[in-house]
Parts: sequence; structure tokens; C-alpha cells
Amino acid sequence: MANIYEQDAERCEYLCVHDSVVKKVLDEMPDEEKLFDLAELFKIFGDSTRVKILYVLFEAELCVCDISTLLGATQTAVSHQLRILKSSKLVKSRKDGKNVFYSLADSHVTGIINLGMEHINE
Amino acid sequence: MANIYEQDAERCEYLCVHDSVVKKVLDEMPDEEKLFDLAELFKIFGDSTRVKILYVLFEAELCVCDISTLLGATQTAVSHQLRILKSSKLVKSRKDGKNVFYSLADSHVTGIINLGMEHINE
DNA sequence: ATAACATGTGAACAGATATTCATATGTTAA
DNA sequence: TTAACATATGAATATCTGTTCACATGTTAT
Repeated sequence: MANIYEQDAERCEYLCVHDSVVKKVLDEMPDEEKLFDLAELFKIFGDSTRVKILYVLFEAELCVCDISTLLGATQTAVSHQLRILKSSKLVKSRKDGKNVFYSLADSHVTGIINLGMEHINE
Repeated sequence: MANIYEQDAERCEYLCVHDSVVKKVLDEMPDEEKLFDLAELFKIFGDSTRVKILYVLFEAELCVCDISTLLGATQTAVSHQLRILKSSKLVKSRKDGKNVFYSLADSHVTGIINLGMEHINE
């Protein structure tokens, strides 16, 4: 970036709030990478198919076939989404013969979804 | 949809799990609309700019100009995102002369973000 | 060995979305 | 009133993403 003045040209030149507030905000702020990862995590929850998958796994571990049947989605679509959920460590899998059973990876999943539901139900 | 057999052609014909489990899963499952809304809510959190905005609002209410300065983003981009955050009832606004001050709308916001952070920090 | 089955995966396509640009609206100070 | 400022908004664009399709992999039963 060539020039800070050019870069900041669109913004106001001074802050409305007090310096102490600015300092506190910047102190509490996690670094860029953490914030990116956090957004990436929520992006995972931000899809109907994935939320449904997580919901059906609340009660029991299920194989890919059962999940797609319960959701009314194709096996392929579910498989793609399970891959994403697994790489984000939200679900884990266990192979048993031809089947692969998926289950929730940790308790944060239910916590996050339940809080989200609380916000919806208002 | 023409035919349920055609529709379900790709999936297995029977469920691996017991009927009692299927019944429980379907009982606990919120309806389609709720699940859609839930995914829409998390979609809001699934963007770096919006997560950053929510974070800077943890400490204090801020005007658009301050937010964009603190984030290093353009006023326009921030304004667009604030509109989305407001329509999802995650932030509220208060007008004061030329400025518009934004603040978090309710406690669910911090709860959801903190749970997300817990998951990241593992 | 071969057929039937369950799952995984890469490419392609369509739809969604975040940013930028240009401009409009509304407010304060001169 | 006019200039400067803060914010909002619509259109355009480029990027991202979820599904589908075709097919590969791996497992079980005959």
C-alpha cells in the first residue's frame, strides 16, 4: 500500500470516541488470524444442509445413507458436507464394514446451535 | 416431484438404525423454516468483517466512521455490513447529529461468539 | 470372481455474496 | 445558502460455494 493518507482518504481523520476506549477495544481484539478462523467456523453453521446434519446427529450416530434419507438430500451432497464438517472438527467418523457412522465431535456444537436457536425464538 | 421411488433412487432402501431412533430424531428436529432461519443467522457470523464489527462493539458503542477506522475497512463496506447486522437484530443504532452509533442488540451475540472462540482455541 | 452396495471425490455449473464505485441523503458549521 | 462531513444505497463485478453428475474406491455376499 503506497500511502497511508491515500489509504485512509475515505475515513474521518479523528476518532469520535476517547482514546481510552480505542485502546481497550484494540487490546481485547483477537488477532486477524483468529478472527478469520472464527468467521470460517460460523460459515460452517451457515448452511441449511449442514445444520440439519448436525441436528440429526444430536440423538445418535448415523451412517451417511441414513442421514441423507432423513434429510431428503442426495448421498453425494451429504457426503460433501460431512467432509467439510469433519475437517472443521465438528463431527467425527467411525467405519464399520460398508458403512461410515458419523457423530458430533464435541459439546460446543450443541451449545452454539442452542444459543442460535434462542436468538431465533424471540 | 414425479415419483418417490425415482426421488429416492440414490439412497439405500432401508435405514440402518432402529425405528425408535429415527422417530426420536424426527421428533426433536425443528421444522424446515426454523432450520433455515438458524442457518441464515450463522451465515451472518460467517464473515470476517462482520465478526470484527461485532468484536469492536463488545467494549463500547461506536459510530460508523470509528468502526471503519478501527477495522481498516472502507466506510461503504462497513455500512453495508451494519445494515445486514441490523436487519438480523444483532446490532442496534442510535442517531446523534451527523453520526450514527451502533451497539450490540442482545447478549446472545457475545455468547455465540465466545462459544465459537472456545472451539477455535483447542 | 463378480455383483450389489455404501461412500468418497473431482469437475462443472448456477446461485449467492462482499467489495468497490458513484452518488444520494441528511446534518452541521461558516 | 453553501461547503464540508457522516452515512446510506444501488449497480456492477469478481469471488466463493453448494449441488449435481460421472465415476472411483472399498466392502460384503453369492
